[in-house]
Amino acid sequence: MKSEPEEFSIDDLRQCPNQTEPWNGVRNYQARNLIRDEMQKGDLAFFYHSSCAEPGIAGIMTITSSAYPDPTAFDPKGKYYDLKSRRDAPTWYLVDVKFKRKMKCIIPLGELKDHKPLQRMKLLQRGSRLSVMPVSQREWDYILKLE
DNA sequence: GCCAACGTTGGC
DNA sequence: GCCAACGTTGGC
Repeated sequence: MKSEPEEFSIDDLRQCPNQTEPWNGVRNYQARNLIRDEMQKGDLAFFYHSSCAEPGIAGIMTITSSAYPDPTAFDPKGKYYDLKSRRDAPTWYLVDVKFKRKMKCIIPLGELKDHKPLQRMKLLQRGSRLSVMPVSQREWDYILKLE
């Protein structure tokens, strides 16, 4: 799951109450589908820092809820407002995430690209811009060994 | 700041 | 349903 650290970083998540935060603001249908249909309470996710000096995997978090409607879509004054999402027919969903740990060091995007077993990761596909992407068990385990 | 790639919008 | 125009993302 991607976030721009200047907006919201792994350290910001660690400092949240109960180290938990709703992962709101996802406004892409593919990402929405992954959140709504694929994520389960108890799953783990990498926290990826994007659009920054050192893009890469910064830490690990736990999904602590199943998907529920993103309330920020209902707030006309908020930057994530979307009038087509209605309370009786929500368009956008989110999950709650909880800080688990930081990586010992950020695992840079450039390093991930160097490893053949990772070359099929969604993150590394050309033009891939999704803010939420699947990671296979095999990729997950391999990345943990890069620390 | 540049630009490639992708998503969304809207006229037809 | 097509597709051009425009907006956004994100690495570099």
